[in-house]
Amino acid sequence: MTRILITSALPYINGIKHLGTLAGSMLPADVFARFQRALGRETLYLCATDEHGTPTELAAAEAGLDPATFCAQQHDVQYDLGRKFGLSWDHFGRSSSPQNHRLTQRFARELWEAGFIEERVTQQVYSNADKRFLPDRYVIGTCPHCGYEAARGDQCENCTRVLDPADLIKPRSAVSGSDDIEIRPSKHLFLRQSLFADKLRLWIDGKKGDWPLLVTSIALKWLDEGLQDRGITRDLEWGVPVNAHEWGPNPHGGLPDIEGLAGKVFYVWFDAPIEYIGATWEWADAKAAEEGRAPPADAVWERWWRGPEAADVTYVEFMGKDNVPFHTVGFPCTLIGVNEKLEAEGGWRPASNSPWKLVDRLKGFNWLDYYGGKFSTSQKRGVFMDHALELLPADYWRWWVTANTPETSDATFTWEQFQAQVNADLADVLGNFVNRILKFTETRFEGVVPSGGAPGELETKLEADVAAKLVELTELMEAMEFRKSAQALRQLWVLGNQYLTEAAPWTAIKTDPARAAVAVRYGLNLVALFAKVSEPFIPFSAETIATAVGEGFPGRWPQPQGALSILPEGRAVKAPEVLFRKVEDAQVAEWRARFGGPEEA
RNA sequence: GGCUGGGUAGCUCAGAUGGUUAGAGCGGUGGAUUCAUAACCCACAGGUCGGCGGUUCGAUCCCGCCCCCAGCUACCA
Repeated sequence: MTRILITSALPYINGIKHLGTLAGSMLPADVFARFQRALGRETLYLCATDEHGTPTELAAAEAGLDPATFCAQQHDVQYDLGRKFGLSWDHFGRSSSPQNHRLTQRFARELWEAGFIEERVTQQVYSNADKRFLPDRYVIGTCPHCGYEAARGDQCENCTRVLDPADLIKPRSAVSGSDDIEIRPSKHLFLRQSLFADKLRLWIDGKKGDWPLLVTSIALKWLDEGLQDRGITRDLEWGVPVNAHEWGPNPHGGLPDIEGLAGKVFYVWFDAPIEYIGATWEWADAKAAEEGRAPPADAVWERWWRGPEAADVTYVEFMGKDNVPFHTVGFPCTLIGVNEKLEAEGGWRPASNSPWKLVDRLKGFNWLDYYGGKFSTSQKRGVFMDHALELLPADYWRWWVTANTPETSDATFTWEQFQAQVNADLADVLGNFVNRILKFTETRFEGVVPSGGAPGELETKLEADVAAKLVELTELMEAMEFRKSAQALRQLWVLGNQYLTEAAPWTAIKTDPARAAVAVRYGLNLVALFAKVSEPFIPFSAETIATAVGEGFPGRWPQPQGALSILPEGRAVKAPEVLFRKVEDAQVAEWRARFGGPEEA
């Protein structure tokens, strides 16, 4: 039996996410997870908050909180919103969890002892006023090339040139504005990614045609430009502490500079991907705690991650394009390095010394824009998860975002498109279909699935059409083609309306009640089918629809054969309240004014 | 600047490993229908496939140059 491990890129802890974050990782991952579960496959869908880094410390300070308290609060907010959007995480962890601390420190030690980490002294900008080291982009000053006065230390936004903080004229802190800054030497650890360039290229080349072009192109771009070693530590307070005192000698007999590394933490992009594994450990611990058991043995969660137990696991990652380098280069280097260390110690020994699994299928997405521009927290442009749910139920958003997933290029959200599409697809096509057939059943067939009559040509054609579309939809879902899957699902819904129009039970009932009974029975079975196949996309509505025809929820993904022989004759059914109320013009006008429309030229 | 992705109908997007009429949804127009949320169903109209040049019997697709949008460029995450 195939097991499916799914992770979506970890949302950063700092602030409530917008629709683009949903579109670019969390929602497609959820749609896929729900689909896999419906197929009956053992599925583990994990996510977590990504909590470390400079922006967290600054946001916490601004909120007047210490980072730990700030992150705990924000994690709960994000968890709550995710659940309200129907995200069916098996666990929503935290990169700051004790489990992730242990894993991150363990991996770092193994990489050091294998010789894959080395120490370097780097020059860092320190702000005396802020009492902290500043990342390059948190230093601003005048661009030496174009004279722009608010150039960042990594790049000038005005002339787009790449900069070094030392290039800036009149440099100052972006945090406090203070010019009391200095450059200090600081010892840091570097992951020797360059050693793995050939292996990575071989691995990525093998994924061509399987992974999206976007993903392999970005990965190869990094390799083509020459893979550099990467700093994996930072001078910050909040993070996973560098545990150099626990490390043994590297292959050259060298021991780490414990003093020089004191007070450092790992770089957020070193520990965040490890949290995919950490979240699995958290999941196992949480499950045990829930059932009143002691924390389980490592083997319980390692079976998802380490061979040979994980040989039947297909690991699928979802992320926006900004995350791709870290998942195709950084994290794989970590795991390959650790695996090589373990191998050198005498080969894989199951459960105690076996290799960590690398991603099998990596689905990367482009951006979802807002009227062709960026969603912006500071400018209050765009739709964020909390506001979205105040306006409309989650399924409206889930449907639109999935149907417009930015797969091959950036996509754009506009209120006008959103309104047109959800009204047409959800209210007019699906909602109205469910309503019309159930209302008719109530008025003319006493609210039960009617018996009698024999299927004719129309029904034969319908069954063939539905089976073909169902096969298409299933294949598209397996292929993680979300836009096309939504299109296929919509076409399936349309088949219902087409059939009803042709079968016209409201006409047949006047002369041939048995014929009308057949049409109504098929119509009701379509409703039952729609509940099953719509569940990954619009789970809340799908449950309402399933309940209306007396079906359990969630159901199994249907087979093409017998897809319209779900309901027993004589079963009572009941039309639900209006499934999807239409979005009104007045609402669109109001929301556009509130959340921003097209930017003035 | 370099690199990566994109530029296709009024809008949002598919697609074509080079070959008769380039597709879908929305929006528009017309028709049909009255079970249903003024819904559904059918049909029609709309495209120099970013520009210029090249290769070819044939280019929207391949090659070259150029323009535009977005991203990355390793200390934002």
